[in-house]
Amino acid sequence: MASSASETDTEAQAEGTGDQSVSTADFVYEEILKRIVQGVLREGSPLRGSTIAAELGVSRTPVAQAIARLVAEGVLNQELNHRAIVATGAERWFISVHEVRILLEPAAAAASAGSVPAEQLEKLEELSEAVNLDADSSQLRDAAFRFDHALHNAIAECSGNLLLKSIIQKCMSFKRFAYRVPNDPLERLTRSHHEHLQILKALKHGDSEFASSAMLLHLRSTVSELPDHHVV
Amino acid sequence: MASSASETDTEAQAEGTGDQSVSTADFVYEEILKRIVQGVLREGSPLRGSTIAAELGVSRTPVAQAIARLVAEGVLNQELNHRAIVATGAERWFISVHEVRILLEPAAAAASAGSVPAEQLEKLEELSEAVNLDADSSQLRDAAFRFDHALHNAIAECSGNLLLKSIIQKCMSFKRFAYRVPNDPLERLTRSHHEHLQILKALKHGDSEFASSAMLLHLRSTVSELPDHHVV
DNA sequence: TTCCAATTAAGTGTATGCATTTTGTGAGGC
DNA sequence: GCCTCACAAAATGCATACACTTAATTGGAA
Repeated sequence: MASSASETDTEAQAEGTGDQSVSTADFVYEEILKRIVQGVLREGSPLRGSTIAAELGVSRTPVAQAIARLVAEGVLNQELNHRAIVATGAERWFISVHEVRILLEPAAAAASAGSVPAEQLEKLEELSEAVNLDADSSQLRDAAFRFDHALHNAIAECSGNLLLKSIIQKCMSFKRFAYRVPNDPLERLTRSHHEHLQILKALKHGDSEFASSAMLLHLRSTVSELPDHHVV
Repeated sequence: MASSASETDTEAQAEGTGDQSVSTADFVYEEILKRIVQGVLREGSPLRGSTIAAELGVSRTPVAQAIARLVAEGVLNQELNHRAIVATGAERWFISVHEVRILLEPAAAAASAGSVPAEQLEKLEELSEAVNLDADSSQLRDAAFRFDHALHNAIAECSGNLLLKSIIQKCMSFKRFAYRVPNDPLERLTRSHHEHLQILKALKHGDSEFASSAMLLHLRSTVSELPDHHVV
């Protein structure tokens, strides 16, 4: 069971997330997803909850919750045997996410145009101004990341569609994993920021069509951020 | 525990689902969702897991799993207090689902055109022929329902996008709830079946564009099945 | 009377234990 | 030699128990 030799790091629940407010189930959820997209767990691999619990040094209860969530999201398939296996194509998860975003977010932006409360718009502009292109790389990336998330999440929020909102926000939450790429060209950040500003402007002016196009352009030009460029 | 006085019906876990293979967590999941879309649980209502467990006569473990899944799907929001509340707009859940389907399924159909294995196509045609328009209403509806599910799920399956697949299949699973409307005009069933046949033909011929248009038409014309016609 | 604080009640999250199902293995028969 | 059946090992799901957090109520003081 837990007598395996090479999991000294995985037990470090506290340092892994950094955030102490997340539950153990959240930690397990992220850990499993990380292993899948990193290729440690290949597609078709059966997932034994007790083993994972032992490896991570937690009980089986939060592991079961995490697996249930991953099954609900489609990353894992649950056979009739009640055993969860990694779904085929799970390591291309990020690509799937981005393709779905291309299908959904333009419509969400169109629906949100003009519907974003003034207070939220103000906050978004504040965040956009915080993206100081002269700041040092670390601060810049941090500010851009925050603005990015706030903008897309606000669009999801104001789309008026509950499922749309939750899907988009979940897609955004996955970006946290993809943000491991250290070779983030400054130029791309600048361009992306410019596109975000265009979208924000369209939201403010209530121009649905422009919001939709700007969002589509933004998402299509961000495709190259992904490891594989296999987008429809 | 289940000593409360007024829940003689809710304890009937076996009869509620009819299917004995589903887990307790699945049962609780459906029960909560049913209460939300039926308006028993209104938006903003806090969801006390222990109360639900007592009402349903099950332990808190499967309830926690069901709540985790509903939170992941966006039907429930989890506050920082770790208390789950019904998300705003949850009673319009079916409308949200249909709107998202309109955004996703045409693209999925286009991606699936020509990619559906011959074996699966055969099975779909078998199911389509089982929809005998001369049969009695009950059998007809049953066959149409099966063909409907099989077709849409096959498209989801063959889209090559894992997230797309899981979202569409989840949307289809929600149709089970909506199938309570008894006043299902036969004419609509016939039209819907015709549209399905068109889609199937496009899939077989590998005509992406036609598949996409046919799917869009199908979904738009099915809008009126919904209780409220508030589709974008 | 009103406000603040402390104690009490309720609820959530996680760990553990038990019953059931499933899988893997080995012996026996064809 | 191969297949089948049976038994054992393991894993899953659910229930209960415990620790901790959060909300509520009651008490006292201003």
